[in-house]
Amino acid sequence: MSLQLEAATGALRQAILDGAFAPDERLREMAVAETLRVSRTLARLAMSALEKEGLLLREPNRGSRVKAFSLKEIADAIEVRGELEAMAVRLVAERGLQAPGLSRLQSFLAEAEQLLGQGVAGAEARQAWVAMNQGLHDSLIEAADNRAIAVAVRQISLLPLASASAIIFDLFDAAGSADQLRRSHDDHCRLLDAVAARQGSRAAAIMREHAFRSAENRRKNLANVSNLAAAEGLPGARLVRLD
Amino acid sequence: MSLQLEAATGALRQAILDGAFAPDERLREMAVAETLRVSRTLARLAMSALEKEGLLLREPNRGSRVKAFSLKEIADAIEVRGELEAMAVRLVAERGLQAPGLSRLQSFLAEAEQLLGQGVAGAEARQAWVAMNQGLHDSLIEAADNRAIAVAVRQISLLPLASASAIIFDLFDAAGSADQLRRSHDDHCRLLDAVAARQGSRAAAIMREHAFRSAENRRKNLANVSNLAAAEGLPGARLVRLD
DNA sequence: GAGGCGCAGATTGCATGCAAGAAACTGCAG
DNA sequence: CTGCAGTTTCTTGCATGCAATCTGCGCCTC
Repeated sequence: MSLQLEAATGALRQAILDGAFAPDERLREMAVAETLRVSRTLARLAMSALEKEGLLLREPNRGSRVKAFSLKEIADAIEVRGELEAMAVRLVAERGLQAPGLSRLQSFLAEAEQLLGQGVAGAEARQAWVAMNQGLHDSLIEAADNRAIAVAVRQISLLPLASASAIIFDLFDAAGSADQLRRSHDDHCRLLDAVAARQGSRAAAIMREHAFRSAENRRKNLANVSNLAAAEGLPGARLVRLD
Repeated sequence: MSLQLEAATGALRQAILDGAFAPDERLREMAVAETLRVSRTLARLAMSALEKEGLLLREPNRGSRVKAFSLKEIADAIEVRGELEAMAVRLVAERGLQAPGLSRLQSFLAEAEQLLGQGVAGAEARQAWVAMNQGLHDSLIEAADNRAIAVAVRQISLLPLASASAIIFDLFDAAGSADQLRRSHDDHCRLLDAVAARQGSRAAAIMREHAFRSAENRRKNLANVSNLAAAEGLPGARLVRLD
């Protein structure tokens, strides 16, 4: 993808996630081109890219529509990501990880503890937590050294609210979020413990449950949040169909 | 995708899998357009599609190259597909399957037994076996009713020699193939037995091992076959790098 | 003789134009 | 007033053309 195309695709993706187009809304090339201030060709190519990412549905000779996601689809996607990550940590644990790799992973735990100590209050701390979480998950995938897993996880993470960084969503429920974060951190600790001890099956089980809880939280928080706080600009929320 | 584009993409994919272009070979739009007898635009779009499928690598301003696949990548992809299928059968088993769905699956077993009885000799019987195998695997995925799994499996199955129908590859080793087929059939039987008994964990374990053996066979047969019989037109073999 | 520079050919990236197909409108008949 | 057919308008799908970029080669310099 060339630079211009990449920019256009990114802008369109952002616009869709931000809810600039309603779910099921038909998207005309011209309208997109004018919104993005690009030519019809670039708009067309960007739409084609987002179609392959799963954000748009294309009907031959009739252009594209914005895909609406059900709660089930989102929860399913998170569980599948969890299963893939479980496989990844199993592979890492079974193969064994040298000290440098392990300490790199553990540095994420240290940062998490620091953030927890400060209470994870405020938007900045939340962002830091999200980055920490994403970094840890990415590093585990990378350590697994399995391209098929990496590709599949990246694909799933393109869906709204299905990526590891979508925990931002769950951090707005201030009441439960402290508990959720501690619980999540505990999972991460035991995960790395299992990896270090080369307990592949245990590591996989922890990861699977980690994802399962994440899917549950996402589902629950979405059902609560999406009508009231979606307007606040939580990315992707407007694509969710609550039925 | 429009009709013409789909045709062009299919033709190019076939050409690549058939080895019309060598791995790492640079692919010029003009050359592709002339080969496919289409305009440069369609060639370009088809290349872009295959890039997203993973058959081509694109470098900005420098066009595309045919991707070369290592034995590890192929074996990894099969194992990941197996893990996803394991999750699928676990879900099916845990949720339980009504009689009609179950008997639909079992009809594949009946066909397999018929084919085994005839010895699975000849190209036609092999094709029938491949179709049976693919049908069974597809039906299990479908029964899981999980879009994320279906999408991920479809994506992986686009890679050469990673799909369920790539067992065609293993059927050319006449000596071992009878045993392999019986063993595979036995897996399928126990798989459906576990599903019927709602033994999710058992079903998943069987599927995982089924895939693991499949990955091993593929790896072994490829290492043997690809230099001698690749020329015979086994699709995708020419994309494999043996080092 | 080796290495850097610049120019010409080749190749990609993007814009515009045109034709085929779908949607919408109008007019008419029932 | 409603349903339907013909026509018009709009939208997409594809081809072609042009500009920007890259590649390879020859030349010059050191």
